[in-house]
Amino acid sequence: MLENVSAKKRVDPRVRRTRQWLQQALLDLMAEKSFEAITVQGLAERAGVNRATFYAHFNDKYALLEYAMRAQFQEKLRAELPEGAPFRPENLQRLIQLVAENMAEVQDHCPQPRGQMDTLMEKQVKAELHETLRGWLGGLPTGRRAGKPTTDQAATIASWAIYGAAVQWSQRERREPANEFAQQVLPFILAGLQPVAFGVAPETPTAARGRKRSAA
Amino acid sequence: MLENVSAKKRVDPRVRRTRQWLQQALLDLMAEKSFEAITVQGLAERAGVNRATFYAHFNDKYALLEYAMRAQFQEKLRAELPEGAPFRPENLQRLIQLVAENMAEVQDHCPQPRGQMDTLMEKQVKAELHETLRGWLGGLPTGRRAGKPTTDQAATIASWAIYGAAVQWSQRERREPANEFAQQVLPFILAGLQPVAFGVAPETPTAARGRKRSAA
DNA sequence: GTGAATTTGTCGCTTTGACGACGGAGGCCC
DNA sequence: GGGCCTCCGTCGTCAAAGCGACAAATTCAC
Repeated sequence: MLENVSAKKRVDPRVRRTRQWLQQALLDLMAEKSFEAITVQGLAERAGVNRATFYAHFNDKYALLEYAMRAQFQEKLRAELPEGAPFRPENLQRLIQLVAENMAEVQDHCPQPRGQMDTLMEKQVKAELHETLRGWLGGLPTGRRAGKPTTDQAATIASWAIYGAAVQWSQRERREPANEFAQQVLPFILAGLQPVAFGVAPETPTAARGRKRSAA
Repeated sequence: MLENVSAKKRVDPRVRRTRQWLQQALLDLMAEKSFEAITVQGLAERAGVNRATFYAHFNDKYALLEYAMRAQFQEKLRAELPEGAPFRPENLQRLIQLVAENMAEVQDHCPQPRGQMDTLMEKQVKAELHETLRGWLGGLPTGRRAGKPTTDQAATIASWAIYGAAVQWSQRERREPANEFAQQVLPFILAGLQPVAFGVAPETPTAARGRKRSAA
């Protein structure tokens, strides 16, 4: 039905609109009631779309939620890291901050008990994270770069690490600003990526303390 | 192609949307450039609609302008005089005020030289005015009411009178508020409608001064 | 002027959305 | 239990929108 949100090759304008409307309708309704209380025909009505049209795009409301979660994060991503932004520490930091902000936004937009939602969001955001990281790691300019399985592995690890940190941050009762959070987390992620990014094993913080900035 | 804006019997949602988008695109572009400088494909692009779709709805940009002008006025009308508002002096006054406000709004929304526009707007607003007045005059509750040709005539006369007054008002360098304007004009229009509304010839102001409130 | 570029209407053809209807699954009341 | 209601998922049909292409008309630049 829906292959991939990020596969954006010449989509029929009508399709874009319909999905946009359904997505917006979902977000609107989620601010009013819990996800369980939302019905497909409620969604269709709110979106101004025929109910049958809904089923032409999504299997059920869960599929729409998946789509919406990913699309929302993707949009923020494109806005902050336009197109082929290079792999730099500051960009990675922005990415981390984005994950945190997105999570916070979702959480206070949907005050109702979010049952399935968190799981679904996690899946989609991590998928998008993975894709971005894989793009960065796979396209490194240095000749000495790791093979595909390794970059996939590294991307997966980093995705989980980032997301996990964001979850922990978002659940703190007193959280610092998202940018500070990202700044704190960045070194850990960067260190974790060392092997694939530079072809060497990651150093322990203790060992690294001797030499400074050995690699740019 | 387009039968009537006010004939709103079960329109396909897609049609409503497409026309809405084209109308909005026209208004947007008119705030930026003169009507002559606007192209059909510019309209289609701005509306996010295929150019061929434009021609499925309107013969040319002039037809769209007609439609937009009437729809805009119609919308204000429905908002201010919902559905079957009865024929009362205060409602007629609101109608007059509406014509004036609409004219002012159009004039400062489109700063560019408006060539064809004014003529077109006049045609459409007068048509809508006529329809409203005809509805009022034709449905008068008194048994003693004039036949159809007379009510049409009266509606036409009143439409022109109201519109003319609004034009003159809108071209003043220092215009009073629209509600004051409407208040001033109301008596004239009301007097002009006397024959059809009450089945008697209109009185001269002098003759009327003797008796007060002869008819409710 | 000429020639390139743009806009205009108009065509078939394909894809998508609207609509109404259907049977079935679940909840609720009596 | 049986009725009533809402929502679900799916279907077939038809209308609307997208798209590419076309010749003709126009604007624009040189």
